[in-house]
Amino acid sequence: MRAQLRLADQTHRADDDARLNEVFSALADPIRRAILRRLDGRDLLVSEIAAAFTISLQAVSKHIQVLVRAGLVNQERTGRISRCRLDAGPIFEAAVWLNRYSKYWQEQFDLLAVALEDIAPARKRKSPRAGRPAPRPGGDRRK
Amino acid sequence: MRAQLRLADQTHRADDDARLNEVFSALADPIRRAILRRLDGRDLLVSEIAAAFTISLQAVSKHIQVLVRAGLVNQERTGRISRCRLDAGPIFEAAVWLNRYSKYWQEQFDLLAVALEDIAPARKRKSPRAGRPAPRPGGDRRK
DNA sequence: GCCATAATCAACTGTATGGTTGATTATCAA
DNA sequence: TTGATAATCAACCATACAGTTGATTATGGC
Repeated sequence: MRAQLRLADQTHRADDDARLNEVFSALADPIRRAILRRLDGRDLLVSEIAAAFTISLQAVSKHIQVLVRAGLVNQERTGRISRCRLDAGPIFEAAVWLNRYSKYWQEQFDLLAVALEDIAPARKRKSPRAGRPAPRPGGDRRK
Repeated sequence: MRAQLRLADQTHRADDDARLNEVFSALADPIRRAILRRLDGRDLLVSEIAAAFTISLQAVSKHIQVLVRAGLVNQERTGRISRCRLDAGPIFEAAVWLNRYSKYWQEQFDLLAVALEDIAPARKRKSPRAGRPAPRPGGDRRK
């Protein structure tokens, strides 16, 4: 949760920019958003995801690849099956961007962050989600 | 800030879906994000915005039209000039979506909201931003 | 080994998008 | 009235993208 403490950081890396392109354009498709929704809380196989849609399995596979490239989904292949897992880290980065560029929302968000700092200093640091590693806002960047 | 209190609302309208398509795909372009950044805090003419970029004014005008269609920018034309103003409402809707579908971040967000409710009940209600009406999470929807 | 299954790869199609240049509209100033 | 300016419209081009169908790879069960 360190990123929450750096909300006022206005540095602008070209790296982040490229990542934001991928994340926002990944989120711009309703099918991909539906895939993310289905992956929330449980991991699924490609075929399990595809069963929910009318388009071909190949098309769904391509959508998943887009989500993987954006860092929103991790795919772990064991044998012939490929298990898909949500990674909320880049989404948090996107949310930070949304809140950062707008002074109004930044004020609100900063205020909220300070409030959390004050009344719940213990909870904000450790093991926020059971059974799954906490999403790392800047981590797992490949290439 | 009422929308923050309804984060757990899982209703899914096709209307919102179309809006999210437009908002996220508008945000997926680095030039459009740069335009929004420049519009944060001050209104600008199309030509003033275009001066900051190397692409043609026509291209910038098209980018602005995309932002207008997504509801992120309001354009008020007086005479031959056209003043562009940021509207953060749809961005808040997008942020809500980002936080809603992920249980983890929803927990964090709800916790923050409760914290705000507890320690700053007065500040959260009035005049959050000087010189400009506060963005309305659901408001200003045209058509 | 044999075959069904899970998933990706490959090639192709139609459409959307981002950019260009050139023309057009409308307004302001002289 | 004439001309410069602000902005959009229009046509065009290249590329990217979402979808299809068909082939391929690799694994698991019998």
